[in-house]
Amino acid sequence: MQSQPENKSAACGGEQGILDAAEILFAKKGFDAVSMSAIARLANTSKPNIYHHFKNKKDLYLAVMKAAVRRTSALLDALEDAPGTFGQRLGAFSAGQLDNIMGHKRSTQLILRETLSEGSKVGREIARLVMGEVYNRLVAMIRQGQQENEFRKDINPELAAFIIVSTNMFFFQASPVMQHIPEIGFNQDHRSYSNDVMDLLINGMHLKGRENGTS
Amino acid sequence: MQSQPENKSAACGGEQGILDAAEILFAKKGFDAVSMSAIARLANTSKPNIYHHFKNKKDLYLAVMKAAVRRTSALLDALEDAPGTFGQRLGAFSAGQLDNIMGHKRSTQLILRETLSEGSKVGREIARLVMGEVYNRLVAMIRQGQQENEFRKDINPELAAFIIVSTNMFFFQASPVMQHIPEIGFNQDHRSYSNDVMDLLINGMHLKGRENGTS
DNA sequence: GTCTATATCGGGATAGAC
DNA sequence: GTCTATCCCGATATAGAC
Repeated sequence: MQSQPENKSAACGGEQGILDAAEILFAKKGFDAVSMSAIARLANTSKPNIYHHFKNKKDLYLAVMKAAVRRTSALLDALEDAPGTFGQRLGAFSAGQLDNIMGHKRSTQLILRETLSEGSKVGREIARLVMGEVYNRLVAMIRQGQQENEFRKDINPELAAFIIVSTNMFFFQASPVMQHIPEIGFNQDHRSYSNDVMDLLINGMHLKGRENGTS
Repeated sequence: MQSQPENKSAACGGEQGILDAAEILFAKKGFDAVSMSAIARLANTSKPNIYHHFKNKKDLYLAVMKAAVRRTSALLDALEDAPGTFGQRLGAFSAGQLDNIMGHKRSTQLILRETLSEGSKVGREIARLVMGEVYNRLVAMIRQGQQENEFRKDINPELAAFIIVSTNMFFFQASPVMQHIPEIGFNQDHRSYSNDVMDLLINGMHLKGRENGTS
């Protein structure tokens, strides 16, 4: 309840209230650091009642994860291909994804944590499906841009896609910290950030008309 | 011991053995998920002996953190400014930093986790000094490149620096996972990665001679 | 300095009343 | 379906012998 006011329904009874409370806590602290007692307290119910609805702690965690993946997948489906150049379409897709991320921080935190984690197996696999889908759509878009002679053919589409994912995900991870550092020097609004990043990736840092200096 | 064989000295007695064992476990699992018993077991000593050397668990964690920060700071100092264009110098610095990161995963994991964490205060502050130093050196280098007319003046140096940090840090976070996905489509060797990222950032994805498509 | 033994607390999970 | 009360275990931390 003392987190982001995304979803106030944690205090209502029933399975959904338990799921909401569990998502809040798991997202904030991770699996190990959350106790069933804490979940029960936040959900305004008792521990045995949680065990009535879910086999054990891991089962509850998995249910929370699956709901988060469902939500995130639905958001991805709604990201229609924009019109315009491939640079503009890429920018729109990346911005839309970052917008989804920043608007559903708890789901994102859960999925990102699980994707990067090495332990367990089942939660990890379903989490990586979502991340993989974002990645694959970016790769496909960049490949198309190369075939249509908009992008350089000597860049690796998968590398470029990975860079875009990196900038979005690291921005998400760092944003709670950066909020407390106002003198950060670039616009911390995620929509401006997305635009500025994509401009830099598309056009490069180099002044035009100069030669490649790294090769 | 079953982690990366960076440092085999965990099993020797004394304070250093305890610190080594603690670093291995804290880096892998985080503060909450590590028990003093586990540290004692890995360090081939007993729990009370750890409490003889360190006031409590948090004190031990802080000692481990400080050692990691010291090590990482020393590595940063050794990253002399390279010669060449600013693009080359930026690439060399970023590659050197990624090389440090990938060569000292445990320290990096600790510092990154603490930097991004919102809890506690003291460990967070000292961790952010290291991250801030990397960031500030990148910003300074990019500003210089702008003044010498090598880089575009309409890019934000702090944003560009943040992108470089993002790509390095997210590569580090994702690399354990990506190792198990050989079909990833770009060179997962971190030196190649660093080169390829910097080329893309400097020169952009766009074919030369075309106009800015995002503005 | 390093151990054995123990105190105390909070974790996950269950029995059984209602 | 939801509670009170409880079990068992492993956690941090300490006492006191050597």
